[in-house]
Formats: sequence, C-alpha cells, structure tokens
Amino acid sequence: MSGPRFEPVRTVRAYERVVEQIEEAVGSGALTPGQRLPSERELMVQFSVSRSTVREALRVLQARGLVRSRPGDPGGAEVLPFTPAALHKSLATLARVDQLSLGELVGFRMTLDAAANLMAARLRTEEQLAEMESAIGAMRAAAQRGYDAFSAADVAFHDAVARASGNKLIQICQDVVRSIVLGLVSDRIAGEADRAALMARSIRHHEEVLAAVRAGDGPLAARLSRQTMYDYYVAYVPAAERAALRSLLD
Amino acid sequence: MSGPRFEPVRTVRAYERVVEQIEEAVGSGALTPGQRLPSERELMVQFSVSRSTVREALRVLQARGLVRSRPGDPGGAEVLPFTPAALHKSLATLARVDQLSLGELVGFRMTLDAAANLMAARLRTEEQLAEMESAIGAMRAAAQRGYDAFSAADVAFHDAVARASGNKLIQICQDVVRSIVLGLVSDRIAGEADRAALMARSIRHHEEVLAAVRAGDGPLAARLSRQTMYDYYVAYVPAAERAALRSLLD
DNA sequence: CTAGTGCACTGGTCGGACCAGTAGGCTGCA
DNA sequence: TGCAGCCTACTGGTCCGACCAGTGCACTAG
Repeated sequence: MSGPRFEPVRTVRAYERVVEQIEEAVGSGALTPGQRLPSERELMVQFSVSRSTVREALRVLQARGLVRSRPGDPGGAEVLPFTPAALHKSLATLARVDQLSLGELVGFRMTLDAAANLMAARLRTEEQLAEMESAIGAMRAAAQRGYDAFSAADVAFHDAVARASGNKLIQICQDVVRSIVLGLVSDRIAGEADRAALMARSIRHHEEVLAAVRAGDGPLAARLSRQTMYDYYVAYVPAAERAALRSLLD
Repeated sequence: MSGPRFEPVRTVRAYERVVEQIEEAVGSGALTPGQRLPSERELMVQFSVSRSTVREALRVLQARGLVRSRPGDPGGAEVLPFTPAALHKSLATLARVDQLSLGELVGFRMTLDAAANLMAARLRTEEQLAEMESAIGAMRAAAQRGYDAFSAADVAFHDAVARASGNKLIQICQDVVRSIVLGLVSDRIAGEADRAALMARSIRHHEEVLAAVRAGDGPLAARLSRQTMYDYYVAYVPAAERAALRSLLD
C-alpha cells in the first residue's frame, strides 16, 4: 500500500509571494488600470518584507507590463492598462534567441492576416471599410514620399482589417509579429531598386483585398491577402523556405 | 533653419543598463544556454553597481525567462534555453486582464491549427505521420480512462501536426493558446454528460484530418481541422460569438 | 580508499542610509 | 487679495553592510 503522498516542498521566494498577490489583485479587478499601489515603504509594511524584496517584486511586475514606477510620484507605482509590450518582448526574444526564420514569421503573418480578412469580410462595418479605404489612400499618397510613410499606411490598413475581425488576439499577435518582420526587412526594402514598382503593385493588391472584403467574400479576401503578403516578402525569404510559404497559398 | 536636433534625455535606470548588456550577450550568442553568469557579487564589480541593482536586473531577466538563479549554486545564474513560459505568461495576462473571450481564443486556435495542417499536409515526413497515428491511438485508448488522458493525447496530436508544419512560431503560439483554452473549459468538458460521445466523435474527426494530411490534401485537412475544433468547443462559446467562428469555416 | 565533515561560496533577505526628483502646501511679496 | 516663489515631505533609485540557509567540493579521519 502507499502511504500519504507528500508533495515536494517548493521553496517559494518572498518576492514571488508579493508578485502573486499583486498580480492576483490586478487580475481579479481589485486593482484597475490607473489606480496606484501603495508606496514601496508602505508595501514593505503590508507584506512584512524588506524594501529590497518589494522592489524585486515590482521589477518583475514592471517587466510583465503590469505596473510602472516613477520617482517622486506620490501614490506609488501605477497600474497600467494591458499593452502587448511584454508579449512583444517575449516574441522578439523568441525570434532572436530561438532563431525564428523570416519564413516562419511571414508564414505566421500570412495565416493571421488571412484569418482576419476572412472574418472581417463578414463582420466589418461601413465605418471600418472607410478606415481601410482611407488607409489605402494614405498608401497612394505616401508612395511618393518614401518607404517609411508607405509602410506606416500599410500597417494602418492591416490593423484596420484586424480590428474589423473582432478578434483582439489576432490583432495583437499580428501587430507584434509585423513589427518584428518589418525590423528584419525594412532595410532591404528601403534599399530596393524599383521600390516604386513594388509599392504600386502592393497598392493594387490591397485594393483587390478591400474589394473582396467589401463584397463580403471572405475566402477571396483571405486568398488575396495571403498572395499579397507572399508577393511582398518572398524575395527576402531564403529559397529553401519558400516551399513552406507556397503551401499556404491556394 | 533648424539647429542641432537634441533628443530628449531618457533617464535610464542602472538596472536597465545591466539588463540590456546581459540581454545583448545572450541575444548575440556570446552567452549560450547552459552557460553561467558570474555570481551576483562578481557582477556588481564588473558593472560597478550595488548588489541590489544586480539583483533587480536578474529578476527582470528571470521574468523574461532568460536566466534562472539557484541558491548555493557555484557559478551564478544559469542561462536558459528559450521556453515559451514568458510568452505564456504574457498571453495569460492578456486573456485575463484584457478580457479575451473564449470565442477569440478558439478562433485563434482554429486559424493556427488549420494553417499547421495546411503546411503539414505538404511537408510531413513518414515519421511525423506515425506520431500523429500513435497519438490518435492514444486518444482511443484514453477514451476509456477519462478526460485528462484523452486531452493529453489530443494535445499530442495537434502538437505533432504543428511540428510537422515546420513553423516553430505556429507551434509555440498554438501550445500557449491551447493551454489557456483548456484551462477555461476543461472543467466544463469534464462534467459533460455524454463525454464518451464527445470523445468518440472527436476521434473520428481526427482520423479524417490525419487521412487528409496523409493524402497530402492540405486544404481538406485545414477545413476538417477547423470544423473539428469548432464542433469540439462551440457548445462552450457564447452564442453571440459563434457567428465569428462560423465565418472561419468554409 | 571511502565516508564523513567542514569550509567557502552561492543566492535570499533584511535594515539603514543617502540622493535626486516631484508635488503641493506655505510664505512672502506685490 | 492674488500670485510667484520657496520649502518641506514625500517618492523611487541606489548603495552599503550584514546575516541566513543552502550547495558543492576539498580535505580529513577512519
């Protein structure tokens, strides 16, 4: 027979307990964004730990994007609204340390963007269509002014589609991965010889995507958006990885 | 005319400088997983800061999953291989604080899983097919033993597909979001009245997906996988959100 | 040669101290 | 009476020194 099953005692650091409690308070809504934590000196009394411990806990919470500290600010650390900053940091680390290839990143974007278009084609409002329209207008205007402005307008379009999809998770992941991809290829695109042709083609493709979204044809919008992104980035993806990307196309 | 453009001076904390330097060393490959950082007392000499500052920096790095500290360990903090733990934490926080709905999470999974199947159908090796096959076998065997074992086998199948897709980013995000979804619904599925029927149907669906992957029919595998996941979770998704999920189906 | 012990080192925590910066009340001048 | 300026009471950022509990390793006694 087996006696009582003892669990291994996990020694838990004091600062972790502090992190847990504050995280719980934020997660449960007891602390809402904008509210202030007590000062560090007050927290050390409430938690019965030293200030070093409180500060280590606050550093962890800050790294997770939950709070922000400012010196000389009466009222202590501020509880922040969620931002994908921590998510971005994690993914950026993943991309760098774990050697995520450009092909994988682009494949991911193709997938998410297609899904966003698929959903947006059914769920979009007239207002959101107007946003996409104006984003394309901005792309046209920016094509004369250089790559940076063009890229910003392009981002605005994709973000409008993502918002129209109604799926915040897609929107946020899309945003994070996009910024990483742009960081990897923007130099090379900016140095592209016939950048004008690239931008002109991209605008035409975006117009087709928008037309499909407007028509409510989700599958078409998804297919076009995948193709658009493929065409836009394929030149920068190593040949060995292109097969994987092509398998995402219809 | 414009004079020299001064940038606003960003006061940067001492511990942030320490974080940056160590992060850079890890990111650039100067420090590889398994290697050890100098001890805290050694670091405070090298960085010319106090031990408190070193420790706050290490806490941040630890929160990002880059290093791990263990008391009494000669050689200091250990550089860790990347794990999606930090990513998971960020997403879990997002789901909790930012009120990600189950519908959004499931929609995201449907999207990623479909993409994984699409790519896996073309890129899978015989070995990976065998893994999927054995995972389904485990699902069949586990159906008798209860929901937990069944769920584990189900996870193994989806993970095998994700690996076969060759896209680590899809695999990791899939893993993270899946664990969050399971955390939300496992209780309700475990209490399902005709759980046996649910599992039997799920096994049949998975077999169909595998057949499509084996046949190399990516679009079919993607469509079936979306439908499988939709059927599996739709009962737990609020009616108002189901329309968005249905827009992902063909 | 091995089992056991002790030391040197690790990170974890504590307490106190000082600094630079901010906010807001207070004071003095107009 | 009104306002500009100072002054104080905070804040977080950093440093220092100290102690504890745990670990690994070398040394020692059997």
